[in-house]
Amino acid sequence: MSKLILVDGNSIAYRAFYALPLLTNSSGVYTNAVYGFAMMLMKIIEEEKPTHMLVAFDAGKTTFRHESYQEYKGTRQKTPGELAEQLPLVQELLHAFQVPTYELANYEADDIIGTLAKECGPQGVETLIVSGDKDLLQLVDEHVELLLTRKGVTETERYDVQAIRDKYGLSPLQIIDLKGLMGDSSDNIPGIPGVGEKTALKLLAQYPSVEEVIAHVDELPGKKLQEKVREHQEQALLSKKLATIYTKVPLEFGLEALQLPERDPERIAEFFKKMEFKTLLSRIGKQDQAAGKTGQTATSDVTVREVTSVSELVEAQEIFDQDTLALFVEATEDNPHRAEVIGLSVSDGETQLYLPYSLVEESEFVRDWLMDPKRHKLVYDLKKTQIVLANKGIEVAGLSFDVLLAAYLLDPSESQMELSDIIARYGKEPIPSDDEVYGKGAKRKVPTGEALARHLAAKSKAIYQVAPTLKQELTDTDLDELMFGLEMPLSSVLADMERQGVHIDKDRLEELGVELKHSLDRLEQEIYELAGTTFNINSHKQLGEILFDKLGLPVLKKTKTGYSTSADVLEKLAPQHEIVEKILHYRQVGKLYSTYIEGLKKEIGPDGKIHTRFNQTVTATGRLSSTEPNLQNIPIRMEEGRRIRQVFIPSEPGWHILAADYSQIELRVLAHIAEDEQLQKAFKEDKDIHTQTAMDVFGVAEDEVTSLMRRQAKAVNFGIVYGISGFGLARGLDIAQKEAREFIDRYFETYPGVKRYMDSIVEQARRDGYVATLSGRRRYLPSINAKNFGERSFAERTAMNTPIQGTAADIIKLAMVKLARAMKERNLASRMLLQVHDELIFEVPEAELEEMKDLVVAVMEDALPLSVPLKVDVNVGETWYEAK
DNA sequence: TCGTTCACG
DNA sequence: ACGTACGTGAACGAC
Repeated sequence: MSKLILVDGNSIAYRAFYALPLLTNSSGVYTNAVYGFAMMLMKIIEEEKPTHMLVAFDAGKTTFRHESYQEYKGTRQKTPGELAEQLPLVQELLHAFQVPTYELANYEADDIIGTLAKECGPQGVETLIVSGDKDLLQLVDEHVELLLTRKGVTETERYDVQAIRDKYGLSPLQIIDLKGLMGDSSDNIPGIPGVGEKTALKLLAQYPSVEEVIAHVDELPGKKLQEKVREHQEQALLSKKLATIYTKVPLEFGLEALQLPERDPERIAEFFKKMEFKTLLSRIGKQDQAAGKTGQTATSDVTVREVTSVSELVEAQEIFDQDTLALFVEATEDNPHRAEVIGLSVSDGETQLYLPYSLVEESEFVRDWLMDPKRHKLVYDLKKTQIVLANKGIEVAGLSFDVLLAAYLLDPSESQMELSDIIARYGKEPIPSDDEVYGKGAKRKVPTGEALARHLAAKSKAIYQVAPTLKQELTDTDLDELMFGLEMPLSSVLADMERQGVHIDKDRLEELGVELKHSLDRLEQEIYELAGTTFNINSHKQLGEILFDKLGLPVLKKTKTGYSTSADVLEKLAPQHEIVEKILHYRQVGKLYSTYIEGLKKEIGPDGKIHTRFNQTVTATGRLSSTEPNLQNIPIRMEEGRRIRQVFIPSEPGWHILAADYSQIELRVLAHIAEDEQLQKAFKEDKDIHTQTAMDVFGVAEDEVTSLMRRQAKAVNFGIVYGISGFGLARGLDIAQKEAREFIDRYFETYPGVKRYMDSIVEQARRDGYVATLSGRRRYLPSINAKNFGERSFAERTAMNTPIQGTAADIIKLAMVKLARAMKERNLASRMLLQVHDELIFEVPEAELEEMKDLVVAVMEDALPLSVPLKVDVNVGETWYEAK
């Protein structure tokens, strides 16, 4: 059967352009739109396997629509030059893929697509339209579906008739009426002023078309609305006409002309090479080889010498004479605390050696080389390398560059951090990914012999080749200090913390588990009784049916998949039925039991300790994250959960847990970078900041601040740090949006410096494409100029929040590095165990308690001097629970 | 594998 | 009128 794909070329090019940062290739040609277009094209062809295809473009400036409405698309900004110059390249791309393209004077791409869709559908051709423009929803019917780009280029949403009905409650053709009523600012279609999507949908639910709405104008709710409709009815009808896609374009070709020939990889490769699209190039190669049944990225040009005996090693050992080698240590699993070392490879860029670990054990020479600080090693994942070797008694030294950390600093938003991805991103010769070689999930199996040696050799060679590029990039973007002065030393500190681990009181954990289990069983029975039936309380679906269908409670909020049963909804429903409170409590206890009791139990090692992993290359802001288990979200807010902290105890008898936390670090950072005198004053005088904000915002004296006022001021302070919005604050405080906006206005009047900062940081993000922390850590914000409101607003809030959250992260990281050094210098036995974003946890022998308290406070407070003081509180106890 | 919920800062 | 609070990870059910 035939399958036709129709692509709205301009729309996809626009999407690609705004979704990706302004890339250029080495000759200075902008390529981001072409790149995005290519990604989308490859994905569509791969996933949909069309037999026929056409990419339609808009031709020229005017269309037949301008005859009836001259201002059509009048507000649209001119295509930016950086995009315009890429459009011919997009054409070239399509030629390389041998995909037909078409444009016709006087018509838009929509019209061409519409005509073909309506013509081919009835012939039994399955048709899929690809666009970023919701207007095309009107073309959907039983033969035609629409793939709408959502975020980026490759994230899409698929619409058929039912999906449109589910989302809008409209038939595809009513999309035109929707636009007639609400207009479309991007096309300068007026609609009826004051009518937006919400009102329009409400109207269409009752009167199915613009004409019907006009005919029943007297029955519409609200005098104002009636007036508006009467006054602008002509305009609404015109808008509808403009929004209607013309499906009778005189085309001189039929379906046959759109047949997709078998693709020509060489032609495509040639184009990608010219554009310098290394990743895509390797993907083409991969697919072709897959067809040729090897299924793997080629590594044929890597030469590797597999060394299996000491005598062979002696022959090969001269490579170790060099100052700098790349080193890759392979382990049996991701988690270094449970992993065994398999073997290692080294590379000088030309020669690669592979040594199985058994040989490393035998060879004192290699162990000495590993521990020699003067022998520089370039690695991927310094922390893991250090941990797996340390577990073998090898204190590796001379790790002088980490490719993983470098790639993270250069773009912390990038989620693909595997070595093969980094290599591809920086245009080096591709290597296979671990998944390709080892297999995925349950099928993962590390090969032996030749295949393993080759893969590891490819990795160390890749490290050797990409390291200089990354180093240069770090220097060029002023990130080198952050790399060598902060993240690399921190990696070692984290390695020690992880290896040290936290001791767990198993008996107490067991005890708490039994207690919670009883509580859970009791609640379960009570809920079944109140519901009159048994069901799975953990299933949102079943719970929703009980609450809203069976018990008839009002539906306050819905999710994509059904009723929302989240805590904030349930709290509102609690007064209406006693079951609700039980469910809330059941959820709370259930969470404690499964995540914290059972979850932690699973992670206790043979040494009675938990060794979390602090991930240094995950967050976009520079914070750490913690996994297996996550020890950064152990309960504290509710007493019932807080008791979990009783199981975290010192690993030596007579020692203590010491916890030190920064007080209000983010607001202090804000006071500093915003240079707001009023806010700085509050901190210099060490005021309770939420009370102070309440006094300033409400204009009352300290003793007049009510607890409500303080609570609201606190929420405003939170909101400010998150990148304030009226809606967000309204939700946080459960008040009207208007009221929330007034709070914000008053806040900005009180702290004008903060207002100036918020404006200027967004402005700066628009100009530079990124924001930075106080130490220069960057985060790129490509959607800051997006057309889509939601996407753009998100980027704006991120621009406001990231320098604050990120600077706080810089500060505590710096404190950790300095503290680790100071503790070593003073020969202290105390150990740093955990970091939880604004606090550090230690275990400390009795004799060191006083010294440690002073030292920790001093180093943390002075880690990075600001224009306001940093304040650190310390607490000591026999468990983490008591150190509060 | 995705969506929802909820634990933390 | 638009549609969100910032940053994470784990468990669970549904598909």
